[in-house]
Amino acid sequence: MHTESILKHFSHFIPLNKDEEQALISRLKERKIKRRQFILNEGDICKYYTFVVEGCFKMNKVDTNGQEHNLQFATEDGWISDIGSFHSEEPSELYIEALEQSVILQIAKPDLLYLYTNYSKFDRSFRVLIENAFVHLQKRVLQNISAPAEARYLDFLKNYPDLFNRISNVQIASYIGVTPEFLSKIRKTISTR
Amino acid sequence: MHTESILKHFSHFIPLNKDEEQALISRLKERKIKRRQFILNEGDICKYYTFVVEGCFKMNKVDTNGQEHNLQFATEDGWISDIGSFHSEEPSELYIEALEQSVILQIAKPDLLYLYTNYSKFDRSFRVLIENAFVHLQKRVLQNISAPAEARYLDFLKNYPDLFNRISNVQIASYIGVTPEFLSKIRKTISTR
DNA sequence: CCCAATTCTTAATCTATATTAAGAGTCTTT
DNA sequence: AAAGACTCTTAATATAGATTAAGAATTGGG
Repeated sequence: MHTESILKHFSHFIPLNKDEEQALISRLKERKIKRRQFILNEGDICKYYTFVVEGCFKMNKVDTNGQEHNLQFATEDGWISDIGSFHSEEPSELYIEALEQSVILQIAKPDLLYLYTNYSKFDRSFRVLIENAFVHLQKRVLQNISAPAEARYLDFLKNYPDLFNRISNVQIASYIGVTPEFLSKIRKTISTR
Repeated sequence: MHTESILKHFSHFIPLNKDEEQALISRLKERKIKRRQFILNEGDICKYYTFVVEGCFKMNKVDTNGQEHNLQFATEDGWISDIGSFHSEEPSELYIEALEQSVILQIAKPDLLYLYTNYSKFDRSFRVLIENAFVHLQKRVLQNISAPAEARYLDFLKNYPDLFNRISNVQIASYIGVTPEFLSKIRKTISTR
């Protein structure tokens, strides 16, 4: 199992001792996911926190017109899951789909609760994890309500320099909230300047 | 000190025992805040998590054109703080301002860290707290990138039925990301339908 | 209770972004 | 290598939302 990256990941927050490492590892399930395979479908209950060892995912919503809206990407060392559905155990409105062939580590809810209850360090690690994600998301909301599309695109390039030549512009457009056609226009304006 | 509401608030997540309650209460500072008074200014480091006992606050950013963009409101039993600045101890880009005369309870970072270290239940309570806030924020991002202004306004009314006749439309417009003039137009369209 | 400040609305004009459509370029799969 | 499916671009037209300006309504501080 590919556990090296996730252990390193946790040690960046609060180092785990051998006991805690073992408790974590023994509850992870490794899966190989093909490009275009879904690990969460609308209507499903999100049963796992997913850590990406290798590859790339998007989480999105499909609206009533069939249009996709990308909420989040995740690549190596990133987490992806519908936290709302995971905790409420209600059906998700979101999809999570692999954009590349990928390897993931998943932890199921009962296992995570076991870790929370028996090793309080995980309460802390996941608190810090979510705090960081929250701060990131808050910046995005601020941009969405205050900055025009070009600024949002430039910000995307700055925040995800590794992603922009790895995923299609269609995916980026859907993330920053514009049509692919308009993103194309933005890109032209930027390049001829 | 007005501690009843905050103790009730925590008991909704995970009940605290008397020892934990005492540890929390002894670290809270109560303040009375006047309408239009700021409890966080741009450039300041956010030193407190703030719990609202009574009253109403907004957290916003002022852009380079002097325009305000509301990121969050908080009323009774709500929390408000710039979590990013609080944790990084870097200057905030945000303001937090009272929209009404208010009473708040504040906990400073060293005190919160003390609680985290000595009573692991707080790690958990704040994890759950932030998880909820994260889920809420994620829904808002989704709306921002996918729904037009009218839908965002209707959603605001649904999510904050207590706020809509308590704060001005200028504040609401700034929250959903439109000008007050356009919000006025939206309101007319809705009412004549 | 009054004055000043703020808030809400309306309307005209302007701008950012969406929609539609079409064609060229680029991967995948066979 | 060909076929088909995506992807990116361009351009014309349409629409959502911004800006400016002005007047009416409401609110809050003294």
